[in-house]
Amino acid sequence: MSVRVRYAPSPTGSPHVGNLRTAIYDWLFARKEGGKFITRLEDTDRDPARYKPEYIQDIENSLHYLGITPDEWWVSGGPCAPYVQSERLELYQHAAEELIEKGLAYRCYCTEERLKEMRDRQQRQGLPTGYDRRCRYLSKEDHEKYHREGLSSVVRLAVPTEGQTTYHDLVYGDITFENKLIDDQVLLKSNGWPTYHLAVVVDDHHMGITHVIRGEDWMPSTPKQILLYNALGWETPLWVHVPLIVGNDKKKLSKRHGSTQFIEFIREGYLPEALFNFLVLLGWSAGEENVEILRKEEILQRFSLNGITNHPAVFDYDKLKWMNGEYIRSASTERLTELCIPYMAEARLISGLSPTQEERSFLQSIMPLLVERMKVLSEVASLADYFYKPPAEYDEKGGRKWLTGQSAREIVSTILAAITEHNREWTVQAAEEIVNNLAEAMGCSRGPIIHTIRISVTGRTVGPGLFDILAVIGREETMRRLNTALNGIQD
RNA sequence: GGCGCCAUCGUCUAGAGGUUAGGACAACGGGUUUUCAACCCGUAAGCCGGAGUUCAAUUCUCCGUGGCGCUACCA
Repeated sequence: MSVRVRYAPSPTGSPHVGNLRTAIYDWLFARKEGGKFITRLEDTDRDPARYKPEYIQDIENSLHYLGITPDEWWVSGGPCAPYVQSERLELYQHAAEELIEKGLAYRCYCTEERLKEMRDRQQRQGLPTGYDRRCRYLSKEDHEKYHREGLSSVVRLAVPTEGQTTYHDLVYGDITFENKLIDDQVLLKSNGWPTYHLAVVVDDHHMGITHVIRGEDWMPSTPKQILLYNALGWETPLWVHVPLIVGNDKKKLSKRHGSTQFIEFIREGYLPEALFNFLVLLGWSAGEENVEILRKEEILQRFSLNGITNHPAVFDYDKLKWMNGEYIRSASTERLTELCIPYMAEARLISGLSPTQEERSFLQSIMPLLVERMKVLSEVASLADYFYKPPAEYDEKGGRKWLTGQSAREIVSTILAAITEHNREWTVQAAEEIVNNLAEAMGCSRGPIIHTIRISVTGRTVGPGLFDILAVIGREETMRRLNTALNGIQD
């Protein structure tokens, strides 16, 4: 049977890097096995506080960005359409009815208050919490009576009260749970919508899912779903739980650790190949080879479920940054230029998202000077601004050191004079020549001259090679900026 | 509380019943450079604890400890 795996996000949040990592595993496994990668929207939670339709766009964008377009999903359809749970409600309701008829599920009329009271009491007494199954043993007459009275009800699974449920996990091995400890799970909510457990089982079955790949936090609910498969008389898929991604405090990754939503990383300027590479490596390793920088194709070649680790992985923002820097440095200037346009436009350094040809080629020409110290694309504007406009202010320490006092005044005016005298072509070599001659004439090393010019022209103490900068900025503008610096020198 | 999972440098990980326990990020030191970055070289840093099995265990088993997850009409 050919492999079918699914990524099943819920539009109750913008997709998390952890979710996307399992989506990547899904995609890799499907590609590796010549199977299908399916994506299904699990939108059965309609609480307006959580459900936000705009997250659907985030899901689509994230998948596209990573280049792992599903073979079947709500965007392009497929043989098992619809791929949105809210459009499949009858399926779940039928399944629930069928279970009630077979006596494997039952209507429960217990109120929210009673359930809460019960839980509180259990907690106080140090007992395991769970539904006490009162409605499971209601007489037929009572059921009919409540039904006539129009009491609102949910449908619960009648979980076996003895025995064990064991399953084989492809990552974790054999896992066993005592049935008597498993709650009579709600299958259908009182509004007629399914809970996750029912919907996921029904859909995975009807969509022919062969491997359920999901986060380790789902392990405790696996036996509940297996019991459901059994009750429905369906064959279970293979289970593949993958370790959690955690923050530096080892707790489930969340906002307080830093960015967690995939689209935040897109916005910050992480390249798709860096994100793909980094995420795959959080919980998977190529084994003995143990290499770090791997392109999608190289990963695909090596990928296997066997390489998935079974312990949580701390999300290391530093390492991601390093990796992104690696990919930035290996990207072509043309591509980088295109990718940086949005950030340049946002900083108003260029006219907009569709810059003129001149703007584009200028950006491209300075890109090589920027790329060495760029870790994320969003840094580009702050790295490049002095190529576009004079410094608004000088670095405080640098200004104090190089642009203060009588000697600074002398140095700047000497430099200015030398540049004024220069009347040949203005190039990187010419700039260097001027500085060399100046150093000789002044009987000092190039250092102080270079530092003084750098701070005057860029406002910074760090950056690309000075002569490259001067060549780009041009003779006139260099002189203008030196003049401004000269006039601003305090004693 | 109950149930489940997990445990190699700070972090991601490789590893085998006998290894100088390997690599990468980060850190630190040095080189290069006009600065920063990049690059090169180097340093430091680890098998949670206790029993058992074995000639030998960090590796296998058990117990402990610790961490995490789940325990909803959320997924």
